[in-house]
Amino acid sequence: MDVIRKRQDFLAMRSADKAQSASFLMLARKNPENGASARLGLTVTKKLGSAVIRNRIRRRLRAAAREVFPAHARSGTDYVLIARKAAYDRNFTALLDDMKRALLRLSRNPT
RNA sequence: CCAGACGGUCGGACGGUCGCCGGCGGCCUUAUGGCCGCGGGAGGAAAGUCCGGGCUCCAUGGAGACAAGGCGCCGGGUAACGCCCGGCCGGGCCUCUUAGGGAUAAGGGGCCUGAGGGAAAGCGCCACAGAGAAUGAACCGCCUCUUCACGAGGCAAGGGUGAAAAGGUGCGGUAAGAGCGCACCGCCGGACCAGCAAUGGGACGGGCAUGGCAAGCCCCGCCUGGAGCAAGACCGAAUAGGGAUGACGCGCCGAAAGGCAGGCGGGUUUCCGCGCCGAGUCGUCCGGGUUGGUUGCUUGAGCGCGUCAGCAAUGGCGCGCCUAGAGGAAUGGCCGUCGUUCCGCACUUGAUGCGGGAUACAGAACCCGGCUUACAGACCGUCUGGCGAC
Repeated sequence: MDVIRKRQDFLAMRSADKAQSASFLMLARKNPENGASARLGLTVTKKLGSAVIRNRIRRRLRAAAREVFPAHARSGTDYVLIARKAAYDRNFTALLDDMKRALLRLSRNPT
């Protein structure tokens, strides 16, 4: 899975579609420069806790995306997850369900 | 055995499954890259960014003065330090010995602790209370004189205030008192002795107006250029600026080269020295910072063991080892088993079973040496107290 690294790509997500869930806010935007695969970016703010907590949230969201994205994400699309506090200790299967539902909702009404 | 203080060490283990980031080897590929195999992948504080360095770039070279900031008993250790070790002195607690009926005093030991140079250079401050908070003060007092006194004079023992009141106790002395005199204790100076030194001892001398605060200014001694890996180097799209060159032109001298006046360059400044500019306009050519990529980037004041020197911090020597290098940021996600510990209930009161809880603080960002702060639990050592056994 490719990763969004450049600041410009993150700033471009301001015009993206949004989907809320208990553990995160998902943004999705079709990127013409992007190739066949879907790309993932994570935003974990300092508001959520110390470095240890933020790292764990990042890893859980990345692990969940690795399971869900191949089947449900649309190719040629940039996704950004803005983490919420619940992502730290939410049951993992529930986290997977959150992500599936958000992806389905975003693919139903494309930009 | 239990509790406390201080110091030190450690700070979960194993398996399954799915992944991530470097390294090495092999194969494929024009190349970016892909696949396979082997091996590595967070901490004692990685944290706070408070000191000290390495490294890198920038700055005008040398000498001096000033400013600003920091440090401050002595000796040693160290690349260096505001750190560490040892010692000295002061303070606190405990304990022992001697003297004593006791209060207590003198001496010794242990543990903890101190921004610990200078207050008879100067300035300043010392709240409240109190008469008075410092170039010897007088409220209540005490004493003398006067017929008496609210008057004049003497005194600083007693009372009172305060964090602190001008050496303490006793005897003598006196109108009352006072180092006024004496004894002991304390204080100041101190030949000389011991020690590398801080400092300790101290013959002898002095009645002894040397209150405290320097984390208020200050004085003395020592130290210090600035910025930081987003440093810096290399490769490199577009647009401003830069360099070379030609023409015209230029404060003074000169045909020109150049020189001079003048300007700029240091935290401030003096002297000497140095560098740059010393007009600009137009044309032509060259080159090129920022996004991005590569590098810096991990072999280092390195770690482990042994040995020698040293009270120790630490150092010397020998052997062995290579131990994370990310970059919107890898070092993990999920599941299970066990350990450690606490609580409850059973009974075969234990090296038992069952159930439940807890398992911390915290995530490398150029690299080292320290300090500080956070921390579930476990272990070791020293000291102190309590209980028990001999």
